[in-house]
Amino acid sequence: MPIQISLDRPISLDRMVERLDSRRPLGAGARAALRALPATVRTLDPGAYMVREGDRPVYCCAIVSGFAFRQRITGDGARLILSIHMAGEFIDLQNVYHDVSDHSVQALTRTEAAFIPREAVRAVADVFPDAGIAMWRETLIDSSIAREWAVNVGRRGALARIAHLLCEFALRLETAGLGEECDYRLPMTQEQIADSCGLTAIHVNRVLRELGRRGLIARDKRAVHIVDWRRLVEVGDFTARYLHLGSDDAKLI
Amino acid sequence: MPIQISLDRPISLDRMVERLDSRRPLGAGARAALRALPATVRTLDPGAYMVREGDRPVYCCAIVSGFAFRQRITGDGARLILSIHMAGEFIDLQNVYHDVSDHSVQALTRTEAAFIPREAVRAVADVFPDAGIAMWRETLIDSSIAREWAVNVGRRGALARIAHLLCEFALRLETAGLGEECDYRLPMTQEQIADSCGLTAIHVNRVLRELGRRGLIARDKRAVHIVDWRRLVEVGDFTARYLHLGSDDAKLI
DNA sequence: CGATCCTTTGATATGTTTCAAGCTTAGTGG
DNA sequence: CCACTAAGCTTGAAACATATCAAAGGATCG
Repeated sequence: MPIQISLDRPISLDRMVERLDSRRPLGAGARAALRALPATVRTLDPGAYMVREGDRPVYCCAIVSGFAFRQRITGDGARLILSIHMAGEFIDLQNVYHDVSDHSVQALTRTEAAFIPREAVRAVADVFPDAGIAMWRETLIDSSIAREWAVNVGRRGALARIAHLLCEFALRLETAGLGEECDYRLPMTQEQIADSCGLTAIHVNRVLRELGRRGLIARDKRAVHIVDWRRLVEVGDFTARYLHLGSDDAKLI
Repeated sequence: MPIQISLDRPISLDRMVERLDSRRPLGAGARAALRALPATVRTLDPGAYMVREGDRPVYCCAIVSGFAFRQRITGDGARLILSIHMAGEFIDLQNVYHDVSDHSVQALTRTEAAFIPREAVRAVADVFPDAGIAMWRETLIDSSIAREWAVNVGRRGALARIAHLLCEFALRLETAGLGEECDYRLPMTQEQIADSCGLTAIHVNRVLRELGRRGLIARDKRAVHIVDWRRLVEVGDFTARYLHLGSDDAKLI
């Protein structure tokens, strides 16, 4: 019944389906149903909203290319960025079941996003338990990352917070096959890094410089080169466990 | 096939089943299967572990009475408490699908906990999609709370953080039918409050006093009386949306 | 009724923010 | 292709919130 619609160009959800399959092996029915989900692809400029806090969500989003971030704004206007998302990730599965979205998601870079009616996603989850469970696992990992970020922001110093962010981004990029672990472009302004770490942009600037001075990283504009991965991991108190990458959980301690 | 086992005394999972049903209406099959889950009830002293970070989880836990908390420890020994849980809540559903637990859960007070083999929970989720989805929703709300705590710790001042904690606890207690919104016992030491808010115990002490001085709360030992709910909500920048209590989401703005 | 854990208080230290301003880069229109 | 503009980055000095150190007073529980 669902027909694939595409505004800009035909799009395949293969990458997302593979990702779900890695969380929980999918049966043929589930795979087919997921592939057949009706997706509207839109190209978004940086800052464009995919979901807005307070919305009654109608669509569920997946990133085809580019980067996105979640955020919440406090009563007095401060922002916290809650996570970064990259190509191949569903960023919105929680809104399949929430009636009102409790945070916003915005494009970080120019981003192609697939908008899928949430009722269609719900239908797949209802009919194919394995698909539902794969999506569940995906949201569980999101949740684990959120907790790690809370720890980062709540109990680590500024240097560690930023080192941790750099490590997480490096590893996720590499795992997703989207870049080199030790040489990548961090698509964030220093202000966005600040809002991810509960700091100010000014302090982020000083800390980045300090990380450079200590020989842990080298930067050129937004390009990050990790010079000393071991020490960066140490300074950032980074462990990969919370990412639940599967494999051995112990790739790097 | 599952038989109910009980170490201390027979226990019913009714409260948990009702909670899941409120997330997603359960069919007769799902209800029966959930009720029939094999549960071992154990009474835990404060501080006793239900799950330990790094464990390969075998059981999934639900709280029958008392309180529990999640926590993570950083590399240099600092602790962040990630959430508080109360009677009727499953605290461990994420471990049904994670192979290694990424954080610990401990009893906060003397607590009766039901230990259910995770394979049994998994089986119910596999066979009864509505049960699986109800559990999924439960973990989604957990995740939403984790994000709110990250915001609390990352972008609010000490006064707001603690006020926010007091509001959340009040509202959840009341909603769960476990206490009065404006008059309850907060089962935490000041050090535990500190670790929930990313502060030191000493500063928590001063802030609690300040909240009293401003006429927002009154305390007697660990009993909390909320004198001015409106202003406490305002100071704590508290909105209930992230709790996804259903109803209207707007009970208090 | 002693011991331990928790709370309270004061003084000082520190990491991070705030304010202020100059500089660089990328984008835009003439 | 240049001039202009806006956004982002960098730097310094001062202010502030919270942490740390130190120690005493209460509560709770064998």
